[in-house]
Amino acid sequence: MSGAVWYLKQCTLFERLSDAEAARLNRRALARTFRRGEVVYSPHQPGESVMVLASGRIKIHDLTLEGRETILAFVEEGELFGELALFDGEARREYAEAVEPSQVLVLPREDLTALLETRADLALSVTKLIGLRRRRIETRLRNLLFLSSRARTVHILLELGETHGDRIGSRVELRFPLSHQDVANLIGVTRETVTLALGQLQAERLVEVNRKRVVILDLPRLRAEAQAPAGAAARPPGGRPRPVPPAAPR
Amino acid sequence: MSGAVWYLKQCTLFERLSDAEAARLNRRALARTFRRGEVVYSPHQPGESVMVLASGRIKIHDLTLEGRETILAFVEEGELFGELALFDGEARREYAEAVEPSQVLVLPREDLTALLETRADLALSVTKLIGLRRRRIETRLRNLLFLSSRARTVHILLELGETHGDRIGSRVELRFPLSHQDVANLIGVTRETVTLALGQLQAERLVEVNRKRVVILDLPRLRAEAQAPAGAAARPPGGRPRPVPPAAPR
DNA sequence: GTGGCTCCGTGTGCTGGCTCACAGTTCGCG
DNA sequence: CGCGAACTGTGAGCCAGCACACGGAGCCAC
Repeated sequence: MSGAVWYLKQCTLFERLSDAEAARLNRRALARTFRRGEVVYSPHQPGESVMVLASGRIKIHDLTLEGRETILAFVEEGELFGELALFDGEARREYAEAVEPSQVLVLPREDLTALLETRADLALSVTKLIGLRRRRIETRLRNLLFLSSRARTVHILLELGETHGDRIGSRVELRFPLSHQDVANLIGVTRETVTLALGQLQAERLVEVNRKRVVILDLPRLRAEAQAPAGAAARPPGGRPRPVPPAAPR
Repeated sequence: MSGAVWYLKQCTLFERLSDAEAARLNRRALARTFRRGEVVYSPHQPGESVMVLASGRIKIHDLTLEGRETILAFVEEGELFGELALFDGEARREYAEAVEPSQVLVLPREDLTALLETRADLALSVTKLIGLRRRRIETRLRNLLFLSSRARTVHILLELGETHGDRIGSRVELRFPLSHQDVANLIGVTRETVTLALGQLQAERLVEVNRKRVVILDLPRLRAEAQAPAGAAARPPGGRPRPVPPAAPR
């Protein structure tokens, strides 16, 4: 109980709740634990609740019948997820899966909407959150349409660095392990292609990847690389200055 | 004045405003008109306002330096747009361009947030709107990652049919003209590829495209086509039953 | 009506990234 | 402490969709 109240307030969204409000919401909440690999929710389930991750890590993703996967996002402790259920009971469209042992606080949709009706400031914060995530998706879409696999790799590393990295000087270390396959599923290319791209980037001393441990070595230079229309250094004089194209399935 | 109030209430979001609220908001609003091709807002401008389209049609899109375009959405009369400015003053990331002569009501961000603070029900509606559009983008992302150019063409036609089409029996007519290039920019392929795909679909009597006039002839069949893992009819026995891959840039 | 413009159709290469197929390496775990 | 599973690296061949390059057809404006 009091433990769950604690979790609620961990989430920056709810830290401004009064004790009474928190307790009230909490009374209706359900705490669940998941083991690595377990599914928190999946498509076609009605979205009857919104979740807060108390501990662990969650992957929001999507699967085709053929087994191809797209990762939409990773969720870290204290973050809200499954929030699109808020405004309608519509079915989920994606999976949420625990990639580490996780504790999740399940908030029934009605109770949360009721709360938001009375606390317009919170409603605005939630809107802000949904909007931020929408921006991120829009950026991913753009990148997918416009950039080569290499450039997309660079961009996703920068994004992950910002949202899930710890910065130390010009270095950024990702807080959790990330396989080549994960990167591939984030940017929509095959694992082999990622291996290649990361290999290059490593050779250029922009990043360091060691068995799922990813470190951006030189953030400014990597950022510059992301801006560059094609690529500056180490380009054979006769090289093509063209942009480049996207990826494909299975 | 009273004209603008009228526009405000045209927008379903605001139809529930009291006359006093509408008038108050309206006093702070600015009505602007744009000619075909004029830019309503563009990237790097601070997002200091949210807009309502009173009349005309707007294209929300994005351009690279090299001139490649992605269309994110079309806006029709009565719809809200530029709404991501709501929660922070962050710069815009995309263009809004009038594709027909248009009248736009410009609502300063502060006034709208102030209103939403007092009307929690409206705040929830706005959240809902942003969330719906986010879902749409997520679907586009999925399609881009998983589907062939043909399948993506089918999907975009279905989406446009739902959001901007008039249904008559099993037919759906798009309310505005749409060139092959437009479709290409919506799904991230070249114009030639779209010509090909639409040609096929036309040969199969699923759609009819006549000089920017797009009509879905048989909605149920087109839907079935969208579901189909590969494609049912008219497939050479030796044909490959595989999925298929995406597109590429300029 | 004739010049110009935007749109549509088609054909001919070319290539980035995919598929398939292994080999080596590290890690968790019984 | 050894074995299987998951992860990383590399290579050969293939193909969907791109780039480029026209030809013709509706459309407006003068």
